[in-house]
Amino acid sequence: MQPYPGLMLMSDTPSSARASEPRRTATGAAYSPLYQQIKALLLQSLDQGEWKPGEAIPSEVDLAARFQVSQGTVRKAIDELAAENLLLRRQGKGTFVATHHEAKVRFRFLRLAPDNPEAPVTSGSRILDCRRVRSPADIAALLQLRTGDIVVNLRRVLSFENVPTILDDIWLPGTVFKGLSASTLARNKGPLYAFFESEYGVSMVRAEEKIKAVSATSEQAGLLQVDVNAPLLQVERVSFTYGDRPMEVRRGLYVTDRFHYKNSLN
Amino acid sequence: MQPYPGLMLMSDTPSSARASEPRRTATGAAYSPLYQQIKALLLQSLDQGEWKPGEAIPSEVDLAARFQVSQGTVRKAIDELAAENLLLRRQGKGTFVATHHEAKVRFRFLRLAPDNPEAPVTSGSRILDCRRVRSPADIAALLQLRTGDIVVNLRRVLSFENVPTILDDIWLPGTVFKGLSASTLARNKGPLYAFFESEYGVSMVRAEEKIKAVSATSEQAGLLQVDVNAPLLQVERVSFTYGDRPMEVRRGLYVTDRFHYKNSLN
DNA sequence: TAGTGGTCTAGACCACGTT
DNA sequence: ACGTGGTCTAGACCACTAG
Repeated sequence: MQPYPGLMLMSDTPSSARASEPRRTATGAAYSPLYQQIKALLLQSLDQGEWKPGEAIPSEVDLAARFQVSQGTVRKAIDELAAENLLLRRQGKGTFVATHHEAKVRFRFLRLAPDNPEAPVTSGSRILDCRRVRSPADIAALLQLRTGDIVVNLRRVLSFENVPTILDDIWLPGTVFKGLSASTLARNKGPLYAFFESEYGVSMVRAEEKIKAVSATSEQAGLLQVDVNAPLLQVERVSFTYGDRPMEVRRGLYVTDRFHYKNSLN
Repeated sequence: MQPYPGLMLMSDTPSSARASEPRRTATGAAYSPLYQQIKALLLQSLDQGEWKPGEAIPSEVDLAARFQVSQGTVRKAIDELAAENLLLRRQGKGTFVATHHEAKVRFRFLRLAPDNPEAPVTSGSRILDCRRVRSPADIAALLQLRTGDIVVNLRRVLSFENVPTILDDIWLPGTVFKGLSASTLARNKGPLYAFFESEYGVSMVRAEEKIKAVSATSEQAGLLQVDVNAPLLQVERVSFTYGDRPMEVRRGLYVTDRFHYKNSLN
């Protein structure tokens, strides 16, 4: 059996190689360890939808055979992807593509937690509007689009225990989220990211947030049922799919009266 | 050479073992994989100060010989400690105990970043007061002390570019931080956690934060030079040393006018 | 040149889940 | 009984750092 095309080992240094022309790996990157090359190939398969969220990927021995490397090398590649929460290992069952369709993963990206954790939290979403508009400059920059490109702007209020708590202003690239409208959203029950996964094949994999304290404007105060100038947590999030491609900008205003934003440092 | 006392392998199941009496490992925990047992032993050595912050720990082969396991098993234990930022690997040099004495680690626990990152940030600390007092109930609970136990209460203002930006209210267990006073603190230049490391042998290893938006009281407004009722980010942090022992409670109020709290989700 | 961590392999066996 | 991921070992070799 011939080796997997493009893979190369550190020790594979053909005598014809010149230092001025660094070798390239299967995915076009400059040299990296074999397990990193395997990781990049797995990432590519995930991005291309070869294995869909919730599905199992091939077993380690199968992948080792496919890439013509040892099981330990595949294992190390999968280990890293599992550490980044792109894959989920389950002993005895297999390795699965991470998905937002799971109660336990519901709060993977929502870091707001009740101050008194014993209360069972019921939640609801109310769509304020959903329009296709030309992108303002700041949003375009964050989504790596051009100013004026079509984006979907979605606004909603999330309530916990029937108390309005989060006011979201969401921006999505219009070319990716084609049919998205208030009516399609109305049919959705679960988390928005799960909806994006099944309806548009977009998997949110990582996000970065910038947090400030602000005062509620009168419009915001009305929607969140708080006093004008009440302190609110402003959370600006950029979410990324595979390959660090930005796919969502979200500006959230959180009422932190009975909730707090939870974070771990290490 | 005899095996390291207390270590046991999954396969070491003496025929006399009864299911009702689970075996114990070297550190007293119930059964766990060998590399986890090694990790616990390394943690114990770190906690006891066998290797101090900034120092190198023994090489992998030395540790493998010491514990009578393969290098790969030691490696996996060290890998986890490095992933948790307790150890730092440097190829060709060795593995080092993490320390807060380093410019690059200065912002490991401070997640406040300037909105315009190009500006070089100068910082300064002003101690408001440092007193030994009896612990209020909430602080005692977080520090796992009894209400009324002696704690050190330290208040300070941090400025960036000479603009007051953070008002900190810090609580420390009095039995650990014995000589701490405003005068000893005055001699300290660098980060507080580096000071705690060298002066009291306390290494902060992990922290949890709860964040809310609040309105400035008149006292807070005066100290931070903002308007009364200005929105502030309230950050309540509990920091832990080795073994998840809480060693500090810190209530910070951040002015997020030109700064933001930065976070990554994955 | 010697010592350190980093990569890669091959094989044995264990724990878990399903059939 | 079988297939999955998880642990553990032993050995070879590479890359980096230092004397």
